[in-house]
Parts: sequence; C-alpha cells; structure tokens
Amino acid sequence: MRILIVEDSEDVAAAITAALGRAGMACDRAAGAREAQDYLAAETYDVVVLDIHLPDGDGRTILSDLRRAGSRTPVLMLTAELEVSSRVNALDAGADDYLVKPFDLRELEARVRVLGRRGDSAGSARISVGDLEFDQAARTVRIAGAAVALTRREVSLLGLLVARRDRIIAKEQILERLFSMDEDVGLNTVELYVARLRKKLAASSVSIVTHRGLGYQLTAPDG
Amino acid sequence: MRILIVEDSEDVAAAITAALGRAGMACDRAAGAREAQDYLAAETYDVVVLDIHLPDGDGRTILSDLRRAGSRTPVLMLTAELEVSSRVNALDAGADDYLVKPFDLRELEARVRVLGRRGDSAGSARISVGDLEFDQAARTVRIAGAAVALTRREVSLLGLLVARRDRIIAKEQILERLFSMDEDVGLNTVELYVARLRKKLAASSVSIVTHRGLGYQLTAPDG
DNA sequence: TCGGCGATGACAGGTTCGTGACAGGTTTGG
DNA sequence: CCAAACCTGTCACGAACCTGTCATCGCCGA
Repeated sequence: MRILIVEDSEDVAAAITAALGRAGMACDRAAGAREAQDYLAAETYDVVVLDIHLPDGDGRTILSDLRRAGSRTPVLMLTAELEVSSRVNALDAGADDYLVKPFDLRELEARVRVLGRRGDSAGSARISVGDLEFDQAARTVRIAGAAVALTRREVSLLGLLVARRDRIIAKEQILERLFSMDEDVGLNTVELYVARLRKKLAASSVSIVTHRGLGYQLTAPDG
Repeated sequence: MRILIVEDSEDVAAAITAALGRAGMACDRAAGAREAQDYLAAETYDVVVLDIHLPDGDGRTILSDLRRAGSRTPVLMLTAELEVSSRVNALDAGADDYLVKPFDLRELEARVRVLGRRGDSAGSARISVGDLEFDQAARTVRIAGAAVALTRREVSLLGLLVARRDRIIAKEQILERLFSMDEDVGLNTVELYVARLRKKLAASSVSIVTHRGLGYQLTAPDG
C-alpha cells in the first residue's frame, strides 16, 4: 500500500511515517503544497494523508485540484480545528475522512487502512485463498490452520498478491507499493522476496506464478 | 487497559486514579469538558469515566458528541443526582453504565473492568490458555493450578496478550495500553516486561513469540 | 543456440531484541 | 518513623535477525 503524507511539521510527518511504515505501508512525504502537487503528478497513491494547513497553501486547494483532475484517490484530512465548519469544509472539498489533531496514530492507521481497502474490491480484513488465510489487521498468515512466520516485508508482499489474486502484478508496481521513494532499492529485491515467500508458502496450495516480462500472479487450484 | 477520567474535583479524580491504577489500569485525567474532548481526539481509551457535572459544560454533551462521531467506547457516568430522570438521560445519551455519588471505589473498579471487557471479544473474566489460567478480576495467574506471583505491570501485560491470543500486538500498542499519558516511558520497557514475563511463565506451556518489526504474540501448542 | 530475464545462495550492514546491572521510588513490616 | 524488600524504568552491550546487493546459474522464448 502506497501512501502520500502531506504535512509540514517534521516531527508529525516522521511519527506518521513510522507508524504506517510499521503497518507495512510505503510512505512518501511532501512538506508543502507545491511538493505535494509534484508527487501526485508523478506517482499513484492508494491513500493521501493531507494536512489542511500548509506553509505554501491550503490543503483544500490541493484536494479540489486533485478532484477536478478526476482522481478518486481517497484522501484523509488532518485538521487542527475542532469546529464543525472546518470539518464540513473538508468533507465538502472531497475528503473521504478527517482527523482532528492531535490524533491517535493507531486510529490514523486504521482509517488509512479502511480507505486503502476502498480501492481494492476486496472488502474483508481476513481473506482466504485456497488453504491460505491472511489476516490483514493481525498481520498473521495460516496455511491449513497452521501459523506461518513471515517478516514485515513478506507480509506486505503477500498482502499485495492476495488483494489481487489471479491478477498479474508488475514487478515495478510491487516495488512501488513495497518501498517508499527514499528507499532506493533494486528490482531484484522483489524477485528475492518472491523467492523467500515461495519457500515459506511451499506447504500451501497457493502458488506464485511468474509471467516473464509481465509480473507475478497468485493462484490457487480451482480458484 | 487505558482509562480516561473526566472529573473536575481534584480529590475525587486522584482517588479514582489511585484505585484504578492499583488495579493495573493506565489512567489519564481531564478536568473539564474541553480537555476531555482533546484527550478523546488524541487517544483511544478502553473506558471513559465521565462526571455529568463539569465546570465548562455538561458531560452528556461530551457523550453525545462522542457517539455522533461513531465511537463505541464504553462510558460510565458519574452523577450526583438521585433522580431517575438523570439516569435515563445518561443512558439515553449513550452511556453504558452509571454510578451515583458518593460511590464505593471498589464498585467503580469492578464496573470499569466489566465495561473494559466489552471491547475485547473475550467475554469472561477468567480465561485459560494452555495450562495457564488468567483471572482478570482477582488479577491472579496460575500455571497448571499453581499460583504465580506477578507484579502489577506484568499482570497488565499478560492480560493484553491473553485477550488477543494468537494475534500479533505491536509494541507501541502495548505501550499505550500499559502506560498513561504522563508516564513517559521508552519502548524498551515493553521489551523488558516481556522478558520478565517470559521468565515467570517459563514453566507454562504458553509462550510469547517475538515477530521482529511487528510485535509480540501469545501462543499455546495445539491451539 | 542465444539473449535476457528470473531464481537463489552467500554475505555485509543495519536494525531490532534480549538481558544483566543499577538507581530511584514505593510499599511493607516492624 | 525507619529500614528492608520490592517494583520500575534506563542504560548499555551483545546477539539474533531482517534486508538488500552481488554474483552466478538456470530457464524460457524466439
């Protein structure tokens, strides 16, 4: 899951990045309105976390520009004000959700996850494919009921594959969803994690199929 | 378990904090309505103890705001009035329980504990995992029938783990549930208590598994 | 058969955890 | 009221583990 955080405060941005990163989301951070516009033009994000107050502009402007451009990317607004008016403003401008500062990081994480799921058609937090059960919230994986130990990155990768089962995902897409911008990582890394995941899922009925030049695909027999 | 106490009287608040603290609950205190709103926006609580009479507003207002915002956090109201009307008011506004002042602190503790359990899916006050029995009310732990001496913090930690057995709990989550706002404690402390708990539970069949970068998980063989 | 993409073992670096020792604070018991 | 015992949280250091790069080899498709 790829997240853009638009927030001028260094500390707040770092805290959000850390929390979401721990939840397996790849976060890019823009410190201002202009930077945010650039990122949004260059990349596709699953969710945008947008501070309403920015040094070089208003978050609502970014939001309405984004919507005018036809983007439906879910946006969660951060507002410092408690007034009803500002939250009505935010929702009117096209935000999907809002949080009032100061907020609980876990709540932010939960809401971001909810928004991120909106994009996928997969609704539930617990998904089964073949004899494999994937619990997104608990970040646990079971094969025929038996727990499998995965690392953070492996869980993230499996989450991607499970969310788009039977569909082919390009390696570049996986890279983008797994790593943030400032993690300069080679494409080979994706192959590596696919290999590691395959090894750990060897006992399962699902398998990760390679499509040369296209990407990877998670499949289950009869599925 | 994380508790918010909204009470203007210094003495009463201190007494409640002490009593609940002794029972292993991490308590924050808000002296007024405004402060309460801020806390509620910033943190997630397992239970809110809410005085109906506040210097800068009515507790029922806070409550109905909270419910309108979609929160299901259990709320226990404190009321000085004996009339039926006020208790109906409280429950109508969305309170889960109420107590009439003056009240017995032990009764308050018991009711708060009951409300706290509502949030976890774990219904009973006595839970067993493997050969381990955990009694939340008495705060006692037994391994195959033999009592184990745990400190307050150790019991709280174990309670968290037991309530979410088999699920992975992030270290940050544990920290938030174990300590209140004004206890500024490092993440390392969680690791420490996990270590201490492991030592004391060495004789048990359950074990606390570390998932690097993800959190801890309580497991029992065959289950 | 050839070119190139993907798979995989080995490894170094960095991060996260585990744990003993210690100091401050609190409770307990006399 | 004092002292002893105990609970608490910090620090520091070492160990374990995760991560990503490299290099090599296999395998697919043309």
